[in-house]
Amino acid sequence: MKIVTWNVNSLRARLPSILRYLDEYAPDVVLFQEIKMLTEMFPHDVFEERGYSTHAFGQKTYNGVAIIAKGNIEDPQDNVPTFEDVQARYTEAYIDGKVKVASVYVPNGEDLGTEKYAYKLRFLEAFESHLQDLLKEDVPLCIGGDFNIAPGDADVYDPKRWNEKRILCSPPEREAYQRLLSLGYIDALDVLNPSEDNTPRPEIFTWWDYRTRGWDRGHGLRIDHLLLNSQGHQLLKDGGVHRDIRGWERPSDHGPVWIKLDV
DNA sequence: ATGTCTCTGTTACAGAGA
Repeated sequence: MKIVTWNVNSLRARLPSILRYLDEYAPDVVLFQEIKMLTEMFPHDVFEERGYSTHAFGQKTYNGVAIIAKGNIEDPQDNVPTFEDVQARYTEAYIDGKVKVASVYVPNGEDLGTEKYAYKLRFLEAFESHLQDLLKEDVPLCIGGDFNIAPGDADVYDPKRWNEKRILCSPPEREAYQRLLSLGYIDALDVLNPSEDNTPRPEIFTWWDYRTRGWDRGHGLRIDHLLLNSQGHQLLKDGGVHRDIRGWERPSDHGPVWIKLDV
């Protein structure tokens, strides 16, 4: 089973790329973020025509997450429980009763010290509590999404520039990320590509800023992740980032991150 | 490195968010 997480930065704008991606890479499950559309606007039919079942949790203009799967999407649940949020940032579901997947779009946080930064940290706190609850289930878990956190120096093209004073890299964000892992999850791409002495790993960067022409300059960060519980870890066979999609026409600023599970 | 892309509200751009 190939599982992909992909922040598409508007599913409507990206639909031609998404359909091409499905045709060329044939993923079994795709976890989308930033669909940027109302739930009722999700184009279920174009995915169903290609053999996918669907679940969307959207809102107007911003955010929004969705799941498509070759198997049956069962018992979908939207929102992080106990976290009051008007923004559509989380959904989870079982796939054929065999695995549970989640699609999360962690708040960006704008800049340190802002209200959006405080909201990001509150979101992560509630998310951590939920990930702990999920571990009670005896099922392989795959939590994928745009975490808007570069976990360490190996995950940025220039650690001197992307330092503790910058959003995506600040100690409170990185500590929150490590707490998620400490619950009992692995960062699949990190495990598959261990960093030698913290040197940057451009082959698994996932995001290149439009504004600084980051793709053209090779200025990327790794902020999209796939977390696995121990049952999921035992099934992990392979994984990577489909970076070439970032070079397609009208690309998202994020590339798809994929893993293969022996399911 | 205040730059680029996408959205909305309104119908050629400004403002928000990333």
